[in-house]
Amino acid sequence: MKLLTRNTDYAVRAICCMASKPEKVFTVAELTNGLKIPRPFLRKILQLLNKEGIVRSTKGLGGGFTLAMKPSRIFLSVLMEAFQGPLKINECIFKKKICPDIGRCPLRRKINMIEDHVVSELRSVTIGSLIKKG
Amino acid sequence: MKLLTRNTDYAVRAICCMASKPEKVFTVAELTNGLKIPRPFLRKILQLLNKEGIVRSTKGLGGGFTLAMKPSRIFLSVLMEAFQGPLKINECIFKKKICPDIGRCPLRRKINMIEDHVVSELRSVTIGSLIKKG
DNA sequence: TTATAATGATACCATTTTAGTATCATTCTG
DNA sequence: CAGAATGATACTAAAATGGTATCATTATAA
Repeated sequence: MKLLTRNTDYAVRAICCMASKPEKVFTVAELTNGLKIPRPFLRKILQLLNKEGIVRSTKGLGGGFTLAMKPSRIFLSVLMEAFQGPLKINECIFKKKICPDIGRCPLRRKINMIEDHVVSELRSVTIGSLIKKG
Repeated sequence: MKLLTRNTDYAVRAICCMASKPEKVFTVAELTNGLKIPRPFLRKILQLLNKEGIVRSTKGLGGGFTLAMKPSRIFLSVLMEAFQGPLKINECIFKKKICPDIGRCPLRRKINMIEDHVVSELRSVTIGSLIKKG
C-alpha cells in the first residue's frame, strides 16, 4: 500500500530543489548530485514534468530545467496523477459483475469515503506548502 | 495505489458469504461457486484465515470451513494486515539518508497524517458492519 | 561550421509484487 | 480402506515498478 511511488517522490524532491533558486537553470547532473537519484531516471522524470508544463527545458550548452510555475501552484495531487495515474485507491475489480450480492458494496462505499478524504487532503498540498519551513 | 489487494478482497467476500449461515460448514467448492474465485487460490486464502483463527477448518469428508468469530469481531484492518502486511501507506524510502534537507520531511509529515486517518477508519470497519444491510 | 553539451524520444531490461497453479501429504468419515 | 476434504509448500505467470541505453535534436561557443 504505497501512496507515493518513487517517481513521484523523486519529482517532489527535484522540484523542491529547483524551487530554492527559482531562476536558475539546473542541469540533470546538478540535480542528481544533491539528490542521489540515478541520472537517466531523473532525466525521464524531468522530461515528463516538462511535458506537463511544470518545468521548462532548454536544450544545448547551458541548457537544463527551470521551474515553470510558482511552488505554491504546484500541487502534489497533480504530480501524483502525472506519475501514478488517476487518484483512485479502490478500483472495483469485478466491474459490476459480482458486486450486487454479498456485503461487498458497503465495503466499496466505506473505501470510497476513505478515498475522498485522502484525495482532498492531497489536493491541499503544494510544493510551496512543503518548502515553507518544516 | 491500491488499498485492498485481491487476497483481501476475496477473503472479505468469502467471510461475508460464510457469515450468512454462521453454523454451516462450507467446502471450498461451495464458496467458489458463489464467488467466482479460482478454487486453489481461495483454498490458500482460507488456509491463512484458519491460521489466523478467523475461520476454523475440519478435514475429511463433510469437512470444510466455518467462521470462528462473530462477524462483528472481524476487523477489516486485521484481514488487511494478514494479507498485505502492516498498515503503512508511506515507507520512508531512504531511511534517514536524505531526509534532513530539502522539503521532504514536511511531506512525510503530511502523508503520515493522511495515513493515520486512513488507518483509524479502517480499524473501525468490521465484517459485521459490512453485512448489516447496505 | 563544427565540436560539444545539453535535452527529446523511445525502446529495452531488471526487479519486485501480486496472482494463481500444482502436487503431495494428512486427516476424517463411511 | 476408499474417497473427500484440508495442510503445506513449491512453483509459475503476469503486471507494475524501477532503472538503462541509445540515438536524435538543438543550442552554444570557439
